[in-house]
Amino acid sequence: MAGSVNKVILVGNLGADPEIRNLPSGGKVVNLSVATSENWKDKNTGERREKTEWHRVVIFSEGLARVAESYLKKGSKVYLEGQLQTRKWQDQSGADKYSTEIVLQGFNSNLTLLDGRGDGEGAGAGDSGGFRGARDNGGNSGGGNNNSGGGQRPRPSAPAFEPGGMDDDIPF
Amino acid sequence: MAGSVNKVILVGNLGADPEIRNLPSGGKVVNLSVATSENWKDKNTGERREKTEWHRVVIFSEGLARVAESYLKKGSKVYLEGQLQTRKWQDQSGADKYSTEIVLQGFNSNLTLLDGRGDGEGAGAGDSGGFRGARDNGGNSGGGNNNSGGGQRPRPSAPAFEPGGMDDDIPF
Amino acid sequence: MAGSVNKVILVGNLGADPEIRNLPSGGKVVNLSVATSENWKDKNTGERREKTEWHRVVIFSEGLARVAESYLKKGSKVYLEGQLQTRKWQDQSGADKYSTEIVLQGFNSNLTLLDGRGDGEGAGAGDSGGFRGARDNGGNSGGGNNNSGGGQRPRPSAPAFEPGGMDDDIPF
Amino acid sequence: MAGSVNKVILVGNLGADPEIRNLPSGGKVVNLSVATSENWKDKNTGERREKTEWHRVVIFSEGLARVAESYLKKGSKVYLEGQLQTRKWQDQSGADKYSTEIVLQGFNSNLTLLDGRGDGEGAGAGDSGGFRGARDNGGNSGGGNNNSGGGQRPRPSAPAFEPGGMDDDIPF
DNA sequence: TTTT
DNA sequence: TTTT
Repeated sequence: MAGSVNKVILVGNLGADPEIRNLPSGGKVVNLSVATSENWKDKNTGERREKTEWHRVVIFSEGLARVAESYLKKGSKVYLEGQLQTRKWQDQSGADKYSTEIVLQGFNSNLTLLDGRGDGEGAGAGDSGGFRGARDNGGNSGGGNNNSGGGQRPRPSAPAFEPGGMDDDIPF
Repeated sequence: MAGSVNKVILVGNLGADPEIRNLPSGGKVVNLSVATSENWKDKNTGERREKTEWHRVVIFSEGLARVAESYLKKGSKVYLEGQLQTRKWQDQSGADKYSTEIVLQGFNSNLTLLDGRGDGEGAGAGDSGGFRGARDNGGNSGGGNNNSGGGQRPRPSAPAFEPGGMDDDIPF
Repeated sequence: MAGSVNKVILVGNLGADPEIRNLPSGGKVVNLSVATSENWKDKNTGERREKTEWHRVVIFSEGLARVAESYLKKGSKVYLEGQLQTRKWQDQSGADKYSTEIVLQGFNSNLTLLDGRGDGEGAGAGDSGGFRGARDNGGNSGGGNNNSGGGQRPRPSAPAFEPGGMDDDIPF
Repeated sequence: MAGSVNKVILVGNLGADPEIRNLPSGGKVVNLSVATSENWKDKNTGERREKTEWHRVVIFSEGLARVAESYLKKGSKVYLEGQLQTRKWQDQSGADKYSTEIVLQGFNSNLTLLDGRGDGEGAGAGDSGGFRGARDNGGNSGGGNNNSGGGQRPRPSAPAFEPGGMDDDIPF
């Protein structure tokens, strides 16, 4: 289709440490559970209410995955940009399940830590020392080995994301 | 939580006419099915590939619901802003299901037709005459009486900025 | 024009305390100076470089102006959404000048404090107690009486979605 | 600074054909003039009003520049994402001038044509045949020759953008 | 002028 | 199910 846009922007906090999975291919996928909440005062009762929304975030971008692994932890506040993607899978009983995730992959993905500093002064020895935001440069940032020639934008063969890392018949 | 943001921005096409549901309360809820797609050339095979993502959009805002009902139809291209929300429900067998939707409701929601012209075909005569984008004003658009003086949007003295370089038959 | 969008999203720090101007009309306008910066390593020299961009933000929305006045100060980190606007003015010599600003006014504006907590230090006693983000409701937030029934934001039956995986002492 | 975001999202129409400038370095820079407009009904007078805002867009990204050159023309409707940047320059009299532009360069830039089709059925013979959106992959998309080793993110030495292409003491 |  |  000529001209479509699929963009999610979140500012929220991690509900847990990042989950890192190493792929057979050598790659790395990071899952985040991010909470956003809203506060409002009920117009009728006058009481203050809060509603929290949990978002499952999947980082395929190597560069951003490394950043997440190195600098994010439970409670971290992040700004992120990704795309909505709904994935179909089967639970143990073979029933179809759908899970909607925010995918950080390729262009127009972004992940920025909004907390203090990465993980403190001495963190991140070496060159990339100190996290100060990161952007994907096409799935291959960082000198990583993407093997097999690329497939720069969408992932070549939609690597399966096996649910089960959290309760297994909850969408994430 | 102090400071969170939950925003989705889509530009896509409706896969079907809007579904309108009238609530017992007299309100109205509109559901849209919006497609976004990506095209890329496989780096390995060189073949062109396309992937379409379908998004379920739910409009609670009265003003935007009316706009959707009046101006959108199967095939329409729209720009929209809303929030991600995952809803839990039970299927006939009582099994828990989760559904993630893009909710247009209250502040920071937006719905803009990108197709031809909204005011075409005689629609929307009179006051709201001609759809040219719509924004929610807090769940109260439509019947609400906000009448309290003051041009609402642009600031009173909003100085025109006219570079003058533009020919006058530009279609906007 | 049918269908246009003009949106700026910034996450940055205030370079100075907010400047408040009281209008003859009784209204209030707040100006912010917001810095965003980028860091990168020069590919040629290998040295680390930084570039800071300063943004002039003008808040016409009453509700957001009050928030800015109450909770923001030099150094505060904010998330904000507004619109680009270029204003023409004359300097003392009568020469034309143009100034581009990010205007927070009316719909689709947002201002959220990303620092510590808004409600700290005793600020914001009473009803609006505790800043936890704010959105414009159409130029009428604050003094307006919108009282017409209905919890405004989340839909009535907004089902809680609690994956349960989260420890309960998470700071959000 | 840890964690800042500088993002502009526009949907608007080109007021003129793209201006292409070839740089001594062999690169290419494209300038767009994009109009966004708002319509509203004055709360006091009841009359319908419209305000158009003109945006100067500068495309440094090679890939997006090529796209703009090939598919955009006066009247085209586009979706674009870029960054705000204010540039200082001197007019003929040596007076300081400032110009704020939306820069498409490097990561997190996007340019998507929302009009019908690229430039018609048979356009764009060969591989990239038919414009269907484009994203920057870091300043070097397209196999272009960026010479001199790169400088991937911000431009190494802020290539001067000589005003004058339009009236010369208007900021764009 | 901020922030790291 | 859209669109190109």
